[in-house]
Amino acid sequence: MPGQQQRKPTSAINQQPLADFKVGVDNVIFSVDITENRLLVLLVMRQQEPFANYWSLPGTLVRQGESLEDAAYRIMAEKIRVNNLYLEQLYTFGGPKRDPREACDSYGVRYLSVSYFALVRFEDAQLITDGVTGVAWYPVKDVPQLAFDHNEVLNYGNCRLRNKLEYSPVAFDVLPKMFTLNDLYQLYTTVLGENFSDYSNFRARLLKLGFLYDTGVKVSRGAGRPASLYQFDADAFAPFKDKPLVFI
Amino acid sequence: MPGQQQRKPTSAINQQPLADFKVGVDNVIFSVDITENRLLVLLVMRQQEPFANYWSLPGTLVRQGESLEDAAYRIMAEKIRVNNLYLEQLYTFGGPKRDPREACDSYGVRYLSVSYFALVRFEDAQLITDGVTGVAWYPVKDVPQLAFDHNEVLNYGNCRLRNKLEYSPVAFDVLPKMFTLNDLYQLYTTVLGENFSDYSNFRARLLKLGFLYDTGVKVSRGAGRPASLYQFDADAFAPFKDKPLVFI
DNA sequence: CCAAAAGTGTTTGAATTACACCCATGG
DNA sequence: CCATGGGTGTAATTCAAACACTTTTGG
Repeated sequence: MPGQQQRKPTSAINQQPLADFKVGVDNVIFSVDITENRLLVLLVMRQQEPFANYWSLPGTLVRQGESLEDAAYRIMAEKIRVNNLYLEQLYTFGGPKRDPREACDSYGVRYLSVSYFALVRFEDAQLITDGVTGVAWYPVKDVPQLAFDHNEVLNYGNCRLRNKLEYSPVAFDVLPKMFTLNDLYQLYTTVLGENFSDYSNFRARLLKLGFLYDTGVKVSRGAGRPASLYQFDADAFAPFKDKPLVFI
Repeated sequence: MPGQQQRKPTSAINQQPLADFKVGVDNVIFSVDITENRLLVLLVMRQQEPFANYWSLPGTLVRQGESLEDAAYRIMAEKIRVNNLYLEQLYTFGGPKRDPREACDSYGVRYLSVSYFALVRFEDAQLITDGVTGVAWYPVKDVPQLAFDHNEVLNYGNCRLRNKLEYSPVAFDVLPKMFTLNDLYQLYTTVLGENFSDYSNFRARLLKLGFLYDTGVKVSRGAGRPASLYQFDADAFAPFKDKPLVFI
């Protein structure tokens, strides 16, 4: 931060004037469609240059008096209506040349992007679409080429999701309030890959921890024995908070 | 990033003009003094307002044509001369009001800080002090009140260090090239607290992994049996790369 | 010889792995 | 009744915690 050097310049760059920035916030918003077992990311179609008609992560430029996180929430509010929401800062991308507007714009304004990582429940998330702006859930497996460096940002978000699944209970922020243990397992396999753990071991481990409450409600999906619907009990999880708990 | 909304404004903030930012980079630079078993952080004494005569994290404002990481390296180069260096982005602090200059400065320029996390070897790090600017290693245990929100940033860096020690081989970036297993153990205890593991178990676990090479050189520190000096073998560690390896 | 620090080993219990097996339902 | 998915149990193995013990130095 602003510990500006005003001593004898030690190198050429110290003579350079300070860069002026516009700061953007981009959200990597994940969800999961339980019925299709697909990891989804929210994309919007850009209406104007640069990258008009490209899909991109929903983002905005930060306005006066607005904090970064406020901006992140504002985008959410403009694109989807949600009850439950998990949000945390992801990474800041700030190299020169990452936004083509820097070139045209000869005043030398730089564009910097602070990305946020969000998780919402698919069932609860209602997309706000005005018929003009395209907003859509895209399966992460087949996102197209995105605007700016957004493929890179998305990729980074995916890594974060993978890591968080392993040691924190974020799964319950994407799953419906009530879910079967298979739903949970499928989520882990789709994100972490097929061979992270055996189902019965996964099941046994999670149940032993005691923060999954069996509602007793049964649900049948096609053939086979009906499954119990479980709920995550945040209070029962509390003791595990910031302990090196391992879900995998 | 800049997916600026130009549709019908949905709320008042959308009418607000965009904020203009100066972007600062602040480094949390850790090291360890093996002889004293102390975790150190590099601080500089501020020469000018705001917060003149306060200690602060070494930082600078980003200049034209300079990437964030370049700026982080530039600060390093101005304050210390190092061979080995580990550097990664930490977090971006960007609320309004976090820098007092925003108030005086009525043009509404915001100051945003992208913090970086760095590890250097104490023995290799030569402080560049011109006799005017104060630069010093401070034991993390007793850092004073710092400028801006730097105590918070430092704290965040400390958490990152703690986490990274548990699953990645960053310890070998702060330790001298050759170290005793006790040096390594002491580093873990000073950062993670006394009771993270028993010494003999820690030792056995690490040696079994096979990426610590016994140089055969013995070193005697006062009374007691002399210890072997070990070296980290990055090649032998390669297979463990991005595996959920646990050092604790 | 004794204290102090380095280094080795052993015992015990828990956790992980890889399975085989039983249960309930739709067709 | 049988295929399908849900759910339980168990033996083998690995791993971790606690602690006792041996080795090598300085004084």
